[in-house]
Amino acid sequence: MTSQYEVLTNPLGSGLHQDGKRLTPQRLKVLNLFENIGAGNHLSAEEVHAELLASKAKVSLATIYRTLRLLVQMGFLHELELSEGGHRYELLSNDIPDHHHLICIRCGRTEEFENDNVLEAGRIAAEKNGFKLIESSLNVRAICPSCST
Amino acid sequence: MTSQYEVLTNPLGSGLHQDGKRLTPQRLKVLNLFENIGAGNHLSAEEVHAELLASKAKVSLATIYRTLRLLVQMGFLHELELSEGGHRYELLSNDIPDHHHLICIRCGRTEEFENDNVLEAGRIAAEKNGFKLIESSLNVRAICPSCST
DNA sequence: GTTGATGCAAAAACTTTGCATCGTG
DNA sequence: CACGATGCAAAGTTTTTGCATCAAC
Repeated sequence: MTSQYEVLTNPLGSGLHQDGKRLTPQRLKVLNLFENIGAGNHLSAEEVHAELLASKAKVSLATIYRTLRLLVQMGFLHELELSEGGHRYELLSNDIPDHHHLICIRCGRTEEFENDNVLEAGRIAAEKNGFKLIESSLNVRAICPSCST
Repeated sequence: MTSQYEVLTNPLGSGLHQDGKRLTPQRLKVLNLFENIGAGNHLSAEEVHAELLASKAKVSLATIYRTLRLLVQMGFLHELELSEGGHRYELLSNDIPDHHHLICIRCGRTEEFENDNVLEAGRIAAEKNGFKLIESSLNVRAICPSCST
């Protein structure tokens, strides 16, 4: 859709090499997993670990934690704030439009949606403050039909 | 000192009694703390515990965890997952306008802003899906001037 | 009086870290 | 061939739970 994520262009080449960071098989595997699993999927560290083991890629849990933190700080992944029990992550990429979450505060059910006005608001806020935009996401907390009885 | 009591009785009285939930001194104390500490403050469970102990209110950590979860599910508190190491909570109230965060993914610096279009987007998304809206917050991830070198 | 809530302590879940070794750049 | 990254296991945090007791309704 858009190409607003300058930071993400040429990800593996320029991104992972900044600050003397190294491109390792483990990091590639984690990133590939997120790419293959698609947008809309929210994985915990434990799940990333399980997925990699299932695909015969042996990466330690400790490395996964270290890698997830790194990828978040580099802008490749987004740490979500919608679940109970542990953090979850999702891929950010040029190919995936920014999307937003409608979250039920009772059962945790989530629906995704897109909205250009929201993205525009994020763009403006970043620009006003001299920040370089990476991504915007709106969290709408609400109560779903099944929980509102 | 009388006013703070009134503020608390109203929401808890109507909210807490649904589903046979009970209004206990412990729950009042937790909500009271959030009321007094103000809107922009983000407390962890551990900090809530410490604050209550400091004010001579003895509430166990286990109860604080149970209470925080309850208050989130009832829409009185908002659970933030932006910080490393544990969840943080902030008060939601009609007196406080929904606000949004511009967050530097490198250093964590944040700027707050408001935007009516964003709130409208949240309202529409909730309505479309049959959810009952509680609150919307936009997180804009970006890189701040000092970190973009 | 019922039944939900609390406190305590133990357990579980989640995340980080020290250190020897490995491998990218 | 230096220095960042990894794996492992141990330690550190954070959160949940079982159970007896207590108290709100």
